[in-house]
Amino acid sequence: MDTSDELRFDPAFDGGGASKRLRRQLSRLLGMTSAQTSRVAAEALAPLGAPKAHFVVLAVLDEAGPASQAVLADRARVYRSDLVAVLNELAEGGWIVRAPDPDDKRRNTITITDAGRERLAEIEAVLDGVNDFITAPLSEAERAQLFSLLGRVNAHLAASAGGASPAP
Amino acid sequence: MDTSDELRFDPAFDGGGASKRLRRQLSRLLGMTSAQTSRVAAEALAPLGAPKAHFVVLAVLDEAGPASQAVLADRARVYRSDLVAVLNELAEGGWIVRAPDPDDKRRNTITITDAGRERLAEIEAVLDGVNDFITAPLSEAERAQLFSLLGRVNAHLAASAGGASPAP
DNA sequence: CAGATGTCAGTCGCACTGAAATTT
DNA sequence: CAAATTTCAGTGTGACTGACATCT
Repeated sequence: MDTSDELRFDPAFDGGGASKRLRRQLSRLLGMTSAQTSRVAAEALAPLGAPKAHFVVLAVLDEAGPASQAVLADRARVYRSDLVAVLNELAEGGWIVRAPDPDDKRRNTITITDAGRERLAEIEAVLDGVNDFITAPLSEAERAQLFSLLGRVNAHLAASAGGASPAP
Repeated sequence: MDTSDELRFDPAFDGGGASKRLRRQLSRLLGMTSAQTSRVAAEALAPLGAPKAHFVVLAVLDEAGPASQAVLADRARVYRSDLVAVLNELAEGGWIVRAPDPDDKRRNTITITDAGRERLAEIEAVLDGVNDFITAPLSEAERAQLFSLLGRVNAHLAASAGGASPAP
């Protein structure tokens, strides 16, 4: 089968009882805020020459340790096919090492280097600033609230979706 | 000048005092949730043959009334150049009418039709379902919370940005 | 052999730029 | 003439698909 059951929205799904007006607005809010935040983030990262994928991959490598490209693609939610180019760039910068797995010759084992960890810190510093910028109108308690709510929504979506990076 | 002062993130910006850990996570959460929600929405709208822009433009027409393309582009945050194609499609479906403005022959006046309002209702019904799906793990109070927080963030971002659809 | 893995080539939608032509 | 409006013709990036060679 193809990947058709990934993140598929079930039209028969009936959620709680929020007013139609609220739900309608929420839809647009999510969309608009989505677009703006990712644009701001991409823009802030641009001077570093670091696309979003660099950050996600480095972060996942730092947190979950070395992995094969397939596992990495799942964790970082990047397509396997696209991960190739990302890893090429990261390797060129000396931020990761791509070594053939001795146990299974199909696999490459990807490891983050010390330089990679420095690079990650550099990127994270920028993103911290982005977040401060984005959440400027919120108190710290409210940021925590937003964080918690988004976290639950995201976990739910991630669970409903198949793993990312299906690429047969 | 070009549009370089739009949505520009100021690196010198120093926000409140959220812990670095929280801010770092928030950045990824926003990104991931962004990606997933817009994907789910686009996917749910696909069967209708309605790209996101159709919804935004129809909604803005319904809420704020008839307008020129330039005004419409600003309100809907779509580029003027891209709006042309969107309006062609909407006109083809009979959902809007594009009539030359008698007072200023440079302008077209765009008006939503009754069929357009029906189309909008159709799209909104789908998006209501999407929102229920997305916010499934949240109580109604929490949805309202999320709505409020996102609204404030979005208003702040919109204010920091210049108007959309700059297209010189 | 089926199945997993890494890779390449290419499609598609979307945000965005630049430059016309027309009218004010 | 400068400025505003609509339009067309592009670019660039990111999400995504499909097929292929290699290996288990």
